[in-house]
Amino acid sequence: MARNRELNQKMRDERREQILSNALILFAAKGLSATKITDISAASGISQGLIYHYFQSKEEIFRELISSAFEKMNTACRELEKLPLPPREKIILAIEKLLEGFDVYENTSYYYLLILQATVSEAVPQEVKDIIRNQSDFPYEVMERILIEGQKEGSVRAYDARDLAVVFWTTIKGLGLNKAAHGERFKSPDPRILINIFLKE
Amino acid sequence: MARNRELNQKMRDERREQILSNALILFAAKGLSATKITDISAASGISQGLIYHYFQSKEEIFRELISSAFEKMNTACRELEKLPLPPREKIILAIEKLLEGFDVYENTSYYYLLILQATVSEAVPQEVKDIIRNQSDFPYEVMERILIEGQKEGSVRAYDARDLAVVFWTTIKGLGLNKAAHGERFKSPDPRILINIFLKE
DNA sequence: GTCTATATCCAGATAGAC
DNA sequence: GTCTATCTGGATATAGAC
Repeated sequence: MARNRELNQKMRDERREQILSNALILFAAKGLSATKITDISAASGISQGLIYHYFQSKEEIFRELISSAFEKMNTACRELEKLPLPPREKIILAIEKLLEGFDVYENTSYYYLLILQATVSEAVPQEVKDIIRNQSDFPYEVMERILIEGQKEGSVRAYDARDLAVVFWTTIKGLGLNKAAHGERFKSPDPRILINIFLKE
Repeated sequence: MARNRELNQKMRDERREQILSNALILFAAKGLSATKITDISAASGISQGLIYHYFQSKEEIFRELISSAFEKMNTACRELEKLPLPPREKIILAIEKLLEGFDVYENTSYYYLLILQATVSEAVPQEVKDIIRNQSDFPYEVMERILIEGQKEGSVRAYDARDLAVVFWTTIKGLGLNKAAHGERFKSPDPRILINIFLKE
């Protein structure tokens, strides 16, 4: 009996994941309001009504995706900061991994697009805005700290660290968007171009 | 009689402009599909039905805004390229003017957001997609040509010029988005950070 | 030119059969 | 768990009065 309940729960979770992953691509491409429940159900190969056995509303699906996007990003930042490496190496590693991510994991660029849509759009539920407000500064803070450390170390250029952190993330986000928008045609730029923005030669 | 017709036409055009400028802000913030005709009419202080005396549909408003956004951007690029300046100076000028634009003209960042929404979204009419496909490469091409000239001149770093052009525009677009998303809190970074990406010291 | 009222459509969510 | 049928609300666009 308990076995059965566990198995059911597992199947339920898997189905939820499947719906979420289809919804991610749709939300990223069309935004929250232009994505219909029928789009999501069709992409998942199930009837429209069945969606509501797994989620309470379209907004709930959106909210879960946004939460997990920030969770992934902020976890990665936390781990980067804790690595036992000098700031200079952290910056190089971050840029290389982020650029690599665009090519290797297809979902990555969709997440960038999703977060962007949600950050920018006024047409998202309040709870989602709250998640964004609470979580979106963290990557900037981490990068600013690393850059300041790097300036003490002497490896990072002597511009305002906050400015450098802003340039760091806007460039990464911009590239993620480019990839999402142009798909096949997109080619990551030479990482040395980006590394050179922050590090002295 | 002709006087009257001219005057009427002028008033009509002015009203259209006023509707367009309100719609720009709404579309940029919420996207095409989440922006309701009533949002636009309310922002313009007129009844919902009256919108249809000036435009055939919500999509037509969107299309006009996209057209004029690309027109402005591509005209600016064409003029930049024609300036009687060495490549090095063109790059510095472009970065300074683009960053300045964020602070001086409020509308600029909304246009970036609008173009981004339209480029990325599958939920836009076919005609809009066609405009985007035909117009969106031009700024990249211009910048690539300027960068190549600069490499011949010896002032521009020796990375792949296409990569540099991509980094140029993704960084600018990213900053435009930041400004649009964070409004008040946004502060343009030191232009020298960006100039240094492209030019040798 | 401008408004109010309304026809029409479409999407989110629910109910109930299997 | 899954589907089909349906309720309900809201948004586009039109019609018609002023």
